[in-house]
Amino acid sequence: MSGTHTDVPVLLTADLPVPVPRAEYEACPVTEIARRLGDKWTVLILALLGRGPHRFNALERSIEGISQRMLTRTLRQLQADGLVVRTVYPTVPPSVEYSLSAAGRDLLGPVSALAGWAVAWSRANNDPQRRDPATGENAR
Amino acid sequence: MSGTHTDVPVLLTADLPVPVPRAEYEACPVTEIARRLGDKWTVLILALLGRGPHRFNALERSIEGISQRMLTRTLRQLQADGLVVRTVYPTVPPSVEYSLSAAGRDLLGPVSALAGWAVAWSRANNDPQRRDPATGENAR
DNA sequence: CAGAATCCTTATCGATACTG
DNA sequence: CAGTATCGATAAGGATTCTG
Repeated sequence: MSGTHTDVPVLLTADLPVPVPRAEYEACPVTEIARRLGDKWTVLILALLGRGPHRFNALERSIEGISQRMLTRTLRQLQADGLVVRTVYPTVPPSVEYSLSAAGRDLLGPVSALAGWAVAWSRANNDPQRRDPATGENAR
Repeated sequence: MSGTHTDVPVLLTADLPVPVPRAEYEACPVTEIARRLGDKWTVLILALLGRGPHRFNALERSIEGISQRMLTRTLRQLQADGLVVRTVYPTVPPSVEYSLSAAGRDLLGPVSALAGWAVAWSRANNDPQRRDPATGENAR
């Protein structure tokens, strides 16, 4: 309804109003997706599904240490976000297949770009050659 | 020291071992950076600093509703991550300037790519035309 | 096989008060 | 001006048990 060229707040646009109103950052889709990617299992599950569809137990066996609860919750969240498709085959016993949606596949592009940056960043942070503590020194 | 072409686990590489060992996802730099970008204030602060250096109080005034505690904590985290540089000018009263490091500026690239995807995703999720509940139906 | 339900522990975040 | 310290509320994650 408002006449800007995008009605979704992204924080990175040039026309971000300052002071930044709550609505702008509380609804920021970048923060939203980062929040999901930043939880313990989402990136891993996306990576596995990126190789092809998996059944529930296949995912469970593929991830060392995940609990049923967290696998279920993460898959349900991904499904609600429209990134993963859940298909039930009414066999006995039932079999459920999870696969990436089109949006989920598209997401792997930007995530891979972020991964490139993250690997370099991780190297810089762990390279003792150029290490600068920055926060340390909190001697008590 | 180990001889693979990358010694950092990224989960998205083709040679991800299955079952995925804990070490692979617990140290995944993509999840790490997403975790930070996904907290409540980081993307917003990066966006503001992307426009130029800011002093502490300037940031506080620019963000409606942030507490001193969270502003301090978020800046300290960014500094520890090497994304933000903190410069103290020993005037009276003291003045402290925050700005993006080279790594911080580089990060804005991949984040903008993710933002492009996120805006489209957000539209799809809120478009009533193609809305599919997916999780709803939890009637009690 | 693919989960749902329950309980518990641990982070994250916010409000408030105080300080070199 | 630019923080620190303390407290309480809420959310995320894990272990365990049970089921159509």
